[in-house]
Amino acid sequence: MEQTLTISIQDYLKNIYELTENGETASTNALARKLNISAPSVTGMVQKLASAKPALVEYQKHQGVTLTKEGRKAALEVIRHHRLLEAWLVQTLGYSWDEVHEEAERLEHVISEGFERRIAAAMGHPLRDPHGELIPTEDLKMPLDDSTPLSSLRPNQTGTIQRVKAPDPELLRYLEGLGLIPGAQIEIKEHSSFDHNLTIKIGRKSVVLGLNITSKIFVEET
Amino acid sequence: MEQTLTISIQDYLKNIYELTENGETASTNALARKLNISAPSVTGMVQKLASAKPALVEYQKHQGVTLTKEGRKAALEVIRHHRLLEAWLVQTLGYSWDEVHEEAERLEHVISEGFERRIAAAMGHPLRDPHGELIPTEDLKMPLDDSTPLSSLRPNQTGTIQRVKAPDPELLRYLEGLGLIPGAQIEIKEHSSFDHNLTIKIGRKSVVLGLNITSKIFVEET
DNA sequence: TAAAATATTTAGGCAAGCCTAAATTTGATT
DNA sequence: AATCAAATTTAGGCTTGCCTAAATATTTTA
Repeated sequence: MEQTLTISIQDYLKNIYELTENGETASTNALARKLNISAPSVTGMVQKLASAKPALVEYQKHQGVTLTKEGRKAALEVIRHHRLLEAWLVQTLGYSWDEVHEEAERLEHVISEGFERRIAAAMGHPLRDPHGELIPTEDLKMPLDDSTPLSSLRPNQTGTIQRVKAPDPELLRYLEGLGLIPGAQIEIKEHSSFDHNLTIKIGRKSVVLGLNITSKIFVEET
Repeated sequence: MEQTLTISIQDYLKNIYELTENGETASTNALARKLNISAPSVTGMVQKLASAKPALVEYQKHQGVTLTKEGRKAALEVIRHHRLLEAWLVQTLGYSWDEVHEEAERLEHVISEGFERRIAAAMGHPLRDPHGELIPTEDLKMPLDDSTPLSSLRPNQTGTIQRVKAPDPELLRYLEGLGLIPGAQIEIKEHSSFDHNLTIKIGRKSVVLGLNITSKIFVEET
């Protein structure tokens, strides 16, 4: 049961998890794009994961994949590693939130359970990573997330930024420059139903943000 | 010039470095044993490394291998990673000296130069790892080591333990239990020229150690 | 120095994971 | 419902890094 999965397989599972978080199934193409791998390669690997024992994914030709219980456990393990590592890199080595993703991406596959336990304990078992993403618990359950996309708010609504779902370092630096980081209080000033732009008040300033950004920032309404 | 070497190649180079530290060449068999890989596989990889551009090893059929300048740089980079990581794991995460090797063995291949720089700086640029092994400098030079094997000392000689060259956790725990760790003062009481046993005074106690152990402990005579 | 033992290399194969090109299935369009 | 486009799968191939069996070179020993 406790076989060690290859780095490649860990990456597939993690990315399938992310694509299926909202209950959808993950299409071959979407997975291929996300993993930066050709579609035929993805088909091949997915077939392999489906016929592994125990199966790690559920798969029907032309219908996309979802994770089995085992696959989800494995995915959550990788995600827990990733997010704990990001938190740890920021807290103990002075990384900034736009630098951690790449490093964690490589380390997540090679740290031991002992390492995981030690950094979790050293940080006092944090609940979120530096982007505000929830960290799967030690027994590999994903905590419930009650935040909503900033894009769904309308004028006069106010909220607190919970998390920013964006791996792109440049975007992260831009957002940090604006103060759009977890914990920040914001208020919606204007909404354009044509281009989906939102005008946000953050601190003393106002910014206009496109859907590309507002769909990646998740807030808790206040 | 700054190509990324595969983990496998990094392991070959590191192990060739260790086998050739004293000026010898590394035989195919010795390398195979050390890497836990079959001899034919080693021959194949060594041929590949020799014909890489730039060549990473010097190789003549049936004559073993040595590192080229480029190969040595790459090896020292891996070794620097390994030893810095060991020190880091002990100093910041509470690992004991018998636990660090395995973890560092996997992490050494995936940390970035930024990670290396940060942990080195955070520890104040340590010179030695927890086993007393010298850490290659940032510009990838191996500091001179002036220690001699404990096995070469004779009765009435005294010394300070500098380093313990042993990856075996069980042996390390045994030695730690005896107080035989870097910094410890010892005195030679007896020597048997038949079985090469040495009787050592460490603290208030005396221990008899075989060549298997005394050849792995390096001291500075005082 | 010839035979035996040991070390090393060559030959041939395999699994993992990727690729491209071509075939097929699905879904959208008319 | 026929056609076209898009998504997906099948077929076939490649590289990396490992393996075993057999051949060859070197070293040791008698």
